[in-house]
Amino acid sequence: MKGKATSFDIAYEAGVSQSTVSRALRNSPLVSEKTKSRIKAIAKELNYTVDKNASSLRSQTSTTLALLLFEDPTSDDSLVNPFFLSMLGSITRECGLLGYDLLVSFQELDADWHSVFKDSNKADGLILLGYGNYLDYESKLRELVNHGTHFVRWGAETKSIETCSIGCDNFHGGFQITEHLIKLGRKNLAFVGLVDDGAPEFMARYQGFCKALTKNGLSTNSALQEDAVNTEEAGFEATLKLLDSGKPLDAIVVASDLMATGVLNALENKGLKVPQDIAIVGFDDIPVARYTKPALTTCRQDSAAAGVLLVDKLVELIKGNEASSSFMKTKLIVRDSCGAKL
Amino acid sequence: MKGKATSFDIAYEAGVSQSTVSRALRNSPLVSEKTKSRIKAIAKELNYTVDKNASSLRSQTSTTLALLLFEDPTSDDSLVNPFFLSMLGSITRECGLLGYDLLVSFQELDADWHSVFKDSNKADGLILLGYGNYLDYESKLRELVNHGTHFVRWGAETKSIETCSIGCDNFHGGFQITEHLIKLGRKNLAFVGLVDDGAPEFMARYQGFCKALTKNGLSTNSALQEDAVNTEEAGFEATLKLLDSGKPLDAIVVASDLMATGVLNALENKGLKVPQDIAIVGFDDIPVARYTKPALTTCRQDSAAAGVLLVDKLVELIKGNEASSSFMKTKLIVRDSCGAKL
DNA sequence: TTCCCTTCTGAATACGTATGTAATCCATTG
DNA sequence: CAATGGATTACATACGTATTCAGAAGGGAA
Repeated sequence: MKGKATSFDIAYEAGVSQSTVSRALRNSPLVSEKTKSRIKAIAKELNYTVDKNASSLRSQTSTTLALLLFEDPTSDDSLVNPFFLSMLGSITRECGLLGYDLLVSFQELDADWHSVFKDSNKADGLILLGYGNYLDYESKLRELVNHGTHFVRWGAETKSIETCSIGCDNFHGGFQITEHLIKLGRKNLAFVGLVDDGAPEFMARYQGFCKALTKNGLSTNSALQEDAVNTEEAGFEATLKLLDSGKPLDAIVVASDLMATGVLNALENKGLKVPQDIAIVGFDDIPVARYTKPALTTCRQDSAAAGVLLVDKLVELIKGNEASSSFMKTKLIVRDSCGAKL
Repeated sequence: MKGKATSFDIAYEAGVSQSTVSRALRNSPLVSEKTKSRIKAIAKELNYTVDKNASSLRSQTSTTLALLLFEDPTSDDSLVNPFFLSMLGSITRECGLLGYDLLVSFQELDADWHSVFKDSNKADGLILLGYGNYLDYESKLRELVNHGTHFVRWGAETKSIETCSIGCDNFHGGFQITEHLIKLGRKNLAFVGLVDDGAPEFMARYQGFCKALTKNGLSTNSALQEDAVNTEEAGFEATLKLLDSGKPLDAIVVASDLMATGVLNALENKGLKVPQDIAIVGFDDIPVARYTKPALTTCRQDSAAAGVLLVDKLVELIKGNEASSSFMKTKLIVRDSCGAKL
């Protein structure tokens, strides 16, 4: 036998036709159990594996999902947002469980990724992961919808299109961590993170922050908010600006753990004690959150559950079923940076 | 136009044959520039994309690489070794740069992953990532070699087969961090990590550790070594055992940062100060290493460079060229846990 | 027996592309 | 003018599988 075995080789060995082999291996009820087991035995003996390309071409379905990771445009070239990275594990595993292959690729938000996967039949569906500029983004999502491409997204609900999104309740999460600080007696709270239409997740967290303030009789002092993109450095810089303003400040709500690490560094550089002088809370519960000094109080998004959900919903869509958006509750993780344990 | 555009549609529009379209889009010199540009324009207009499956089937090449991640059999279900995760970024990027798709999948070391990708034509080559039990592993590698499957591995060189491996100089790294501790005046050093034929990377680090001891006139006291699999918990447990032994101890060389986080926790639980009472060094420089308390002195493996190298070498192999193994120098990263900054 | 019905198998074809081989065109040359 | 040859293009086929349709074999009922 030269080269790899094909279904014809098995057919020859078994003395049947290629079509019978194909049916037998796919467990078609049209084939008798006897011939099925005979064919399967021969297939095993010949180390036969179905040719993925031929199979996909013929059946027009690839049993492959594509995971598109959008990088923060500002981030270091070698860095992947740790929060998304932690989702990768459960996505991969769930794909395996459901019999799908997973294609992973990084994409620039502004590239024409939306057209690449449309007709190439590389994948049956797309998982979109990443925060991004939603203005341009939504128009691309619309193209996908128009084209009938199946996809699911991590993130906030889109305003103008109905898509299947998995996310967490960012508003409630923002509220949760902020009220936690207030109940610990903090009165002068600041928010670090991009407050902008293009970043709805952060926006929602900010709105939760504001809600907690007003509900507890604190004024929403607009000066105590500092924009920052989602990197450690931006958190660092934003903190310096806050401190420079000279306004009273005893707590900072940071819109992501990644930024929060930068915030902690900045405060340490300035000789301020966390949480004694200033309390800090983050968002995401990325792996490093347990290890910062002090350990970061944060708002956990269950990334493992999210990954599973993304895959499951996408597969439902591919099967032609409905799949609704779903937003998970966040969980307050109390560690040392908020001062609760003082 | 119903459904997706095919090369026949373009051919019809352009008034040429399908073969000319195929050649034009692949920039064959057989097609005149004039028709080429005409065809390309039409292709663009029709939003044409080459069907991946048909193309791969015909050309018997998928321009896809498969990344196989082997989990530590003991690890938490949802956890991926952070060191390998950090390699993923550069692997993905390099694949994109070279025009390859990347298929990612988790595999149990003892499953028959080696046969799944062989003949299915899912991928042109394999990247194997993970520490593992090398006894069983090597026999599977041999099967791959016999079958002519292209693959590269991260890890130590294999003893019985010649494969293209990318790794770091674990022996030198182990030597480096150990001598660093000795030069800081530590005399009673322990090693935490699996010392076993099945884990050659850790074994090499241990041998480097021993070499540093003997070179500096310290005896290799075999009692001061404690096996531990590559998890935080195992590092924790191993440390308790070391302390229970009651032997003098002022420094621990931990074979991975992941374990080292557990070691630090254990010492803190026991009320021991790092680095004053006991100095710690780790290995890998995973992201959390900067954030532990105290920040972990460790031995950096350049995971980004490794990822690029893995992809490049694999592509060379696929092209039919030779690709040699390559072992990178490690770099000592001095932080606070070793006591150099006291 | 005949006829039909069930159960299984085979022949033929399509999926969409890439490529070896043959054909055409056009200009040049002896 | 015929022949040659270079430059393009067209034709035909193969990649390996999944599925439609048609056919064969066997059994039971009338």
